Parts: sequence; structure tokens; C-alpha cells
Amino acid sequence: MYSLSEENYLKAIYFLSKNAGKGVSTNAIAERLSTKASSATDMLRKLSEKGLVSYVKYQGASLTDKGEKVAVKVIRKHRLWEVFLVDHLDFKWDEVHEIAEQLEHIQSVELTNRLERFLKYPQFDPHGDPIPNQEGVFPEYKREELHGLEPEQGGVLVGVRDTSTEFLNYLEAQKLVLGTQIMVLEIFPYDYSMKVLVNGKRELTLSRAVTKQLLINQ
Amino acid sequence: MYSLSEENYLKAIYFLSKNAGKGVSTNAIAERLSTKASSATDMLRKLSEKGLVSYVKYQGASLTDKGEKVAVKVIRKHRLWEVFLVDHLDFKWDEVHEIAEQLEHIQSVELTNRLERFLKYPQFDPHGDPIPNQEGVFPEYKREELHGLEPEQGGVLVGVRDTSTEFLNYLEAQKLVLGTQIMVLEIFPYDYSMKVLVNGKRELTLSRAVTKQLLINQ
DNA sequence: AATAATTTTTAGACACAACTAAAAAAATAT
DNA sequence: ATATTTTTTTAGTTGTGTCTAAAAATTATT
Repeated sequence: MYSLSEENYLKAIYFLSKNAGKGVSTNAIAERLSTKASSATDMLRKLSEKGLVSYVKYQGASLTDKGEKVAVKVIRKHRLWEVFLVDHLDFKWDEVHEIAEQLEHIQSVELTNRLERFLKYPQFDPHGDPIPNQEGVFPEYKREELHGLEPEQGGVLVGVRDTSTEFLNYLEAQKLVLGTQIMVLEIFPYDYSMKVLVNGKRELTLSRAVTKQLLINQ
Repeated sequence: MYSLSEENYLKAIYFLSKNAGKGVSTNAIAERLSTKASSATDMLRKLSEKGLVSYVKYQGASLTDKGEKVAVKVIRKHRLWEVFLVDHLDFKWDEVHEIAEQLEHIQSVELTNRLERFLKYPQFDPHGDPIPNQEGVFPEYKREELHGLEPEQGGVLVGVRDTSTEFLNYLEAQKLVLGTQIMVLEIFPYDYSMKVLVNGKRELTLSRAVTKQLLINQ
């Protein structure tokens, strides 16, 4: 239906729109896709003609309902494949992104739905990101940075912001995997570092740099 | 590494070379890929420059060792994905080809090898075609058309030549699935139709048109 | 408000993979 | 052996997606 490039642009605009309320700038899109602003301009015009993007010259772009639907479908496929790669092929979370970037473009609604059934209708991918259903609806969830919690509060580690290999290696070294139970014991006001209780038994002190990256489902 | 088009041309030449000993004609390649002979000529020149194909003007093309390796890798991926689609996602054999045509181009040796392990190192795909291993070596096998057997001979149905929906529907109606045990009881010389014993209990008469399509592993 | 800096768009080009139409070579028929 | 048919190649276009360099618009600075 849509080309690989078109889908990647739609996805880029989707994610960039999340953070910024207004239209997404040409430069931002180009940077995210490692391409040039002139290329982005060309593509924006094309996507606009196809009714996937609202685009006014010099004023950035945003997805139309039609464009958002396409983007969400691609994201759905990406996250389902990530679950498959981690849960069934034993990849680690930090190894799957590149492969899922390819698999997300496979065209077959039937395949996607059967894959979802095979995976037992997962709600979140291995990074803790929500997986939309066939209608494009995301599961309800509330996630907060560990940094935002007070002593005595806690929850389950369901995701991370930073997905760099360095950070994932750090987590592995500290034996912090998704699903880990974390409760805040103490916050040191000097540097905002936190002493936490892991799975009810192990104590650990985490720097602010780390607690800002950990997403907790209370 | 290689583009989708390049891989499809290499695959086409690979299969066309199987049947014809000599170089494969430009027209044959074009027809198999539903394109025009002029397009095939362009691509053959390009593949030749890349050392994947031996090509002499007006004399057809054949794969170099390098080109054959690439083709076999694509075929390996195609057939492994078909096994996944049928065995784990419950697709029927005749539904998987189109999807596997897309999946075969996913680039990741690691993915292919892990998929193979997950599938428990299958030797044949759902159509009965052999799956090459990581080194590109196909499993040993001997298959013969049911048509070529004599009374008292038999074996296991491991594949079909005709993979059209019509034929697969016919097989389904007759409850002939891969893995079925078949033994020849009688051949009627008039029309070469065959009376066979299915799984040691059911008798069935098959026309020559059908017995030419069924592949038996004795 | 005018100038400078940045962002964005346009213009023109290129690589890829396809196409049509015409020319050239090879195969077949008379 | 020559003429006809078929196959294959060349030449010239097209569409997609990218690029560089230059122009235009917007934003920031003084």
C-alpha cells in the first residue's frame, strides 16, 4: 500500500508529534531519518497530496487521521515482532530494534493478527511500550519515571527511556530486568540519588541519571 | 547488501537454471518476474558487473558461485519462514507464499539462524521443498512423482509440483496432506490412472494429471 | 526596524528499476 | 541461401527517493 520510505516518514512524524504539540519541523524529521531537509520537504509534499499529512510550507507537518492510522499500524507490527524476537528467538531487548525496523514493513494484516494471537495478545513490547490492537487502540496504562516517586511508593519496572547499549548493559550488570518490583526507600536531596528495594529483598542506590530513565507502573 | 530486485532476479535465474542446463534466456527471466525483457537485460548487465551472474549478450545468463550463494540464502529464508507460518501461525500451505516472498528479504543472519533453531532445524518446507543449512548445503533426499512408481511400491507424500489453489483444494477435498503414506495398488494402462492405498486403509483412484503432481519420498 | 543567522524550499542532478519503441542479432521457415 | 519471425538489446523516458547548491522565508539579534 505505502512504500517503505513513506511509512518511515509517517512513523517519524508520529513520534516527533508526541513530544511537541505543534507541527513537526522539516529539520527534525530529516534528522530523525538521517536524511536532508530538502528530501524531507519533497516527501512532505507527497504525503500531503496523498492526504496522510497536513503540511503548510514553512510551518511544519502533522499527521492526518488517515496518516496516524498508517503510522499506528506500523508501530503495532514493530512492537509485536519485538515480542516475538525476544520471547521466542531469545534476542536481548537491545538487539531487536534493527530487525524489527525491517519486519514492521511486511504487508499482511492476516500475518499481523495471527502473530498477535501466537504471542498471546501482549499489551507491551520488551521495552515496555504499549502495543495497539487491531483497531489501533493502545492499552490503558500509567507509567512514571522512578525519579518522580516518593519514599514508600513503588511498582513494577515496565520500561526504559534510554535504550542505548551502554544503559542496557548497566541494567544487566545491576540485574534490573523488566518486571522487577521496585520500592523507594530513601531519597538523598543532595544529588537526588535513591535507595530502593528490589524485589523486596535487595537494596540498591541509583543515581538521578538512572532514575530518570526507569519507567514504573504503579 | 543486495536490493530486493537483485535478490528476486538471482532467485529467478536459480530456479530457471535447475530445469534448463544452459544459460537462462532474457525472456524467461522477464516472464517469471512479470516484467519486460528490456528490464531484464538492464539488470543482467548490472548483476554481471557485480560478479553475481555470467552474462554474454544474446546468450542468456547463469549464476556465478557468488550469485548462487546469495540465491540459496534467500531460498533458505523463504522456506524457513514458510515453516513458521504453517506450523506456528496456522496458515495453510497455499496461503504462505506471498508473505514468505516478503519475509525472505529480511537481512539478518542471526535472525535466520535463530528462527531455524526455534523451528527445530526443519529439513523441508510445507510444500516438501528442501531447506539448505547455514552453509548453503541442501539435505539429501530422493523424491519421485507418484506417476513413476510401480504397483506394490509406495512412500510418504512429501511435496507437490503444482501449488495452485485449485490443486491444493483438490488435495484437501481428498484429504491428502503432506506426510500421508501412499502405496500403489494398481495402474490402469488405458489412462494411467492409479488405484492407491492411503495410510494403509483407504483406497483412492487418482488420474494421471494428479499422480504427475504428487512427490513421494520412498 | 534593520541586519544576521537559521530554517526551509526550490532548482537541478543522480541512481535505481522500470517502461515503450526501434534497431540489431539469432533462430526458423521457405 | 534468403526471407521471415522471434528474441534480445539499445535508446530514450518515467517515477521514486535521494542529494547539493542556491534562493526564499522565518526567526533571532542588535
